[in-house]
Amino acid sequence: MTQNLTINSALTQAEKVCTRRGLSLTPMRRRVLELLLTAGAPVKAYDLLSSLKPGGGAQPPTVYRALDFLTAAGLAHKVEALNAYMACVRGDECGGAELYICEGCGAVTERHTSPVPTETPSGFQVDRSVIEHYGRCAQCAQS
Amino acid sequence: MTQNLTINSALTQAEKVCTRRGLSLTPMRRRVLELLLTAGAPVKAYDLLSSLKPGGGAQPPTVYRALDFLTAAGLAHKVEALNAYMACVRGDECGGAELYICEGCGAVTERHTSPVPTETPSGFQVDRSVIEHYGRCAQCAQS
DNA sequence: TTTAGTAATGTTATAATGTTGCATTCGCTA
DNA sequence: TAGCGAATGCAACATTATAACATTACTAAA
Ligand SMILES: [Zn+2]
Ligand SMILES: [Zn+2]
Ligand SMILES: [Zn+2]
Ligand SMILES: [Zn+2]
Repeated sequence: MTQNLTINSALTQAEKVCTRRGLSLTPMRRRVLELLLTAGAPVKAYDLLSSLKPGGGAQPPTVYRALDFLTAAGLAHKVEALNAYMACVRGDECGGAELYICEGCGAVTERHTSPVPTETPSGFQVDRSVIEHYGRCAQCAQS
Repeated sequence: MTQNLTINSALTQAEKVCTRRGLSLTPMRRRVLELLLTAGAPVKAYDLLSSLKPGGGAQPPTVYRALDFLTAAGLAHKVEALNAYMACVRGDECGGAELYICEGCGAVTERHTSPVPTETPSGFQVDRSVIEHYGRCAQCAQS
């Protein structure tokens, strides 16, 4: 229940973010975001697809388009080394994330980074950064 | 010629590294590494495959196995967000790389990072990190 | 020298991930 | 109401990666 509450509030927040920016969180996009929020962990595109099937057989482009929208809007992130997607813990103004991914239990901790990496090679201008740390969380490290 | 010299010396260095560690840089692995060094930029697995075809039709597992070996040995890196592979600029003891990838010209600058990221979330133990910065190099930024 | 064991590669097929191109729908506006 | 643009449906396809099993090559006992 607590979980549902946070998911609902995250969805409400996402609506607001989109409205403010002139984007539209359509039913399909909202549904995909809800699936990501419910999972609370990275999900593969084709797993999302399976979850969408029951209520109308969705095709790959459907889910990939929703994911493109969500990631572009900063509402979700792609975990590059896993080919998976997760809801952004922050509903708004996510300027770049640093992910700590536990290979024991699959839990992901997201930290928000300053968009400016310190000391770039001479003159390189960074648009976006992929920062993913793989290892073991405190609990899994004990085993 | 200068380029060939550096490639040859990199291959020689790679041999040494493998020998010292009890690994064997077989002809196939060496050939794939040579292709990566020659390209001097990230290369896709199936492009490597095409390059290998002429002298005997190689199949996907062949090149993926070689890439697995090279990346495990620290002689190459996978660029996760591009699904591509590149030779490590360092022939030895590469404890983790930070990549600056220009989306204008495709050039990649590799910086070697200290294996320990500062201030991890409580108790998280990092095994390996994926750090890729996308943007424009000094030259391409001017356009 | 045979025999067994291991690492590497070959071979075939298939799985997993992602995209293109075009048709359709829907809400808005001239 | 006719036209426009954004979003989705849909079919086919392209790309990336792996599974499973056979074969080879080299080594190390027996
Ligand atoms: Zn975020
Ligand atoms: Zn864990
Ligand atoms: Zn390196
Ligand atoms: Zn450039």
